Amino acid sequence: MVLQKRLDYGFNGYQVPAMPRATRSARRRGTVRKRVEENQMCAFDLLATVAGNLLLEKQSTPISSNTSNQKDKCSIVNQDEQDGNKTLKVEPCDQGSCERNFFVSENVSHAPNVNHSSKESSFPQNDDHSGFTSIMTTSNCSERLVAKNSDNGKIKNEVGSFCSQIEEGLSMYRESGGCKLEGEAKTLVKDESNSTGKVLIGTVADMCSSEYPAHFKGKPPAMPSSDSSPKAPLCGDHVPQSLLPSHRDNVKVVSRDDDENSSGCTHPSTTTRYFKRAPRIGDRRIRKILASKHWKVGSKFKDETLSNPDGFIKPIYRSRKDCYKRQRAQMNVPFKKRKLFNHSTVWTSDGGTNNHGFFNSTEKGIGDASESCPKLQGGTGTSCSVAGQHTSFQRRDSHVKLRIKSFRVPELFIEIPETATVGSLKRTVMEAVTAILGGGLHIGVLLKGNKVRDDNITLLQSGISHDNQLDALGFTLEPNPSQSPPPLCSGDSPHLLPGDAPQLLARSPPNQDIVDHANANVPPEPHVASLGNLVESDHDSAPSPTETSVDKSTTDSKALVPVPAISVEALSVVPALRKSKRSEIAQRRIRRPFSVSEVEALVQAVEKLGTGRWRDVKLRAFDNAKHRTYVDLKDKWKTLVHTARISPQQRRGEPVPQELLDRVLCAHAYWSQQQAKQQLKQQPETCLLL
DNA sequence: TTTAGGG
DNA sequence: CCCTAAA
Repeated sequence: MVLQKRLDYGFNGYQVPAMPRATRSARRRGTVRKRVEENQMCAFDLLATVAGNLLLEKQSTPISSNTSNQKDKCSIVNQDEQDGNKTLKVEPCDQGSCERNFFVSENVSHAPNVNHSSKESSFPQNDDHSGFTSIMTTSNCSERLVAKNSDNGKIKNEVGSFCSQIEEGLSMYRESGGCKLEGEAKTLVKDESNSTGKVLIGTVADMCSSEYPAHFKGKPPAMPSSDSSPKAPLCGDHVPQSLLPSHRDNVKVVSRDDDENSSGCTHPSTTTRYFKRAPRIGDRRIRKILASKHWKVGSKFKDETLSNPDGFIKPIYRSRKDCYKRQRAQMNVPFKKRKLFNHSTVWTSDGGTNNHGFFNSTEKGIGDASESCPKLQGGTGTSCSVAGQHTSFQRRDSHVKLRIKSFRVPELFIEIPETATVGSLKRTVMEAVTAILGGGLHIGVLLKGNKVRDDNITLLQSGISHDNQLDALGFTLEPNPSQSPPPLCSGDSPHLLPGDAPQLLARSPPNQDIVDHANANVPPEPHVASLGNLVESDHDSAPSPTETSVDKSTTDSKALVPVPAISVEALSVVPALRKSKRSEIAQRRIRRPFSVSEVEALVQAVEKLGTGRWRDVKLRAFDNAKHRTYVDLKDKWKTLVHTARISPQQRRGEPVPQELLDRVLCAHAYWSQQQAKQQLKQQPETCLLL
């Protein structure tokens, strides 16, 4: 079934006072603060500011708050171990029972297991739980996230108290130029209604993410940099997990690359990846698709759709298939894209010309976030209820103050087998959402329903500072282009890398990104370009040509930005070119460096299972990370061993904690020895036989 | 399909 | 990461 829904996320953080923060983040990035003060802040700065806050809020909270609890957590952890990990074995929470796990994790897992205090930890000799223990921590976040209705009171500072308002419906579909999306959408729907298993989800509340254990000592998927923080030492080597459930949210939200990591954002992805998915077949079959109309615009697809008015299913199926194939094949990422992608990895903050840089800069800011991050308002969990608030601007001292109450998340398309459990559905949705959020968002600014594309004009120039315009201001969350390379095939799904939701396909019609409804003036479904950005890769320098696919249907859109023509053109042209260029050649998979958490998971699994059982390792520790094959894990282990043997100076990439490397060597030595023993045993036998 | 290794 | 031989 394909589920469509929209989620509204409420961000508490955007209170009026937020402005100062923004300024800070801007400073961090080296943006000229003065400009802001003088009301000279350009649109780009504004965007960056908003994005920065978003990230900050999401990530910082957890990091900063743990200190006091760390000890406690540790002790708790121990306790858990003693008590019996079995209880905790959250292993697969296939069934809807996830909630249970959830709780478990909540109570117990205040402290993520800090399992291995030392080498001894998870070797085979130790009992089995070790492995699982560490896996235990589940994120409660989902619950929280969605808790909007259930317990608002509880939610504090969560960035995203996600509201699960799901809007079904095709209402979202919009026509954009020659985009076939609409057609497709319809098709899907029909398909669903007819076909057996498709279900429309109404609300997702309590998504259970328990299945995804936040692995490892909770290193918060935070920034690597944070790891080194002084706090870490508290619990053994591990960074304390913040783990208060509430914090978890943050973590999760951030994760982006599950899919990986691919995204330039390293951290975010971590979270997602580790989710352990229940080994259910059904789950595996879940396909999430993030598709943008743009892609669809491609040639082939279009034709097909057109030609088969009747065969709803067929066209779709096919496209999906292709998508999968593609994914499997590692998505074809045009070189340019790749470049961008890589680029994004680097913290760049260029004038804001390109989104990537922007995004990155924002992320970078996260590090300081803990300190600078403002505490969200006291605490109440506001959640979605807030949605619909107005962004209010006040003009004071030439500063523009705004408050963003919520962002709308673009619709997500989810395909999941009928036999899948509710829990898996929840997880799936969570992954989709996480992928989007974690994938690196990019903020769009709407003024009176029109997208403000020029990042360099000042607020003053754009009219944003004018009181009369304030009401018409809107923000949109858009997938970060750098993160999701445009797939070649028309039906393709972009990768949301962030986490591991390699297969998540969120379909967000260009117009529907996540929009801040706050402004009454801005129609809820204005035009916003979202994924369109993907195409944009070709035009980096340009603010975002494609990005703007505006919804023709929308009333407002017609006004200022003549996007349709452009977007259509871009869409149709780009895909074609790519296609011709890349044809069918299997693309090399995108490089997805292992995060520290992943390494940790790998090490732990290998410690327990040994070096010759990669499939088991995969199942055990990376079952959820579809992009990590057992071969990948084996290769990674190989490199880890190598890395551990060379001098720190010679190592490259994200530094792997020495502690882990030590464990690698240990485990490697241990298993090598085991292997040798085995052989010795066998040899005598053979000799005897001979 | 998995392992194991070289590239 | 890819490619493959071998199991």
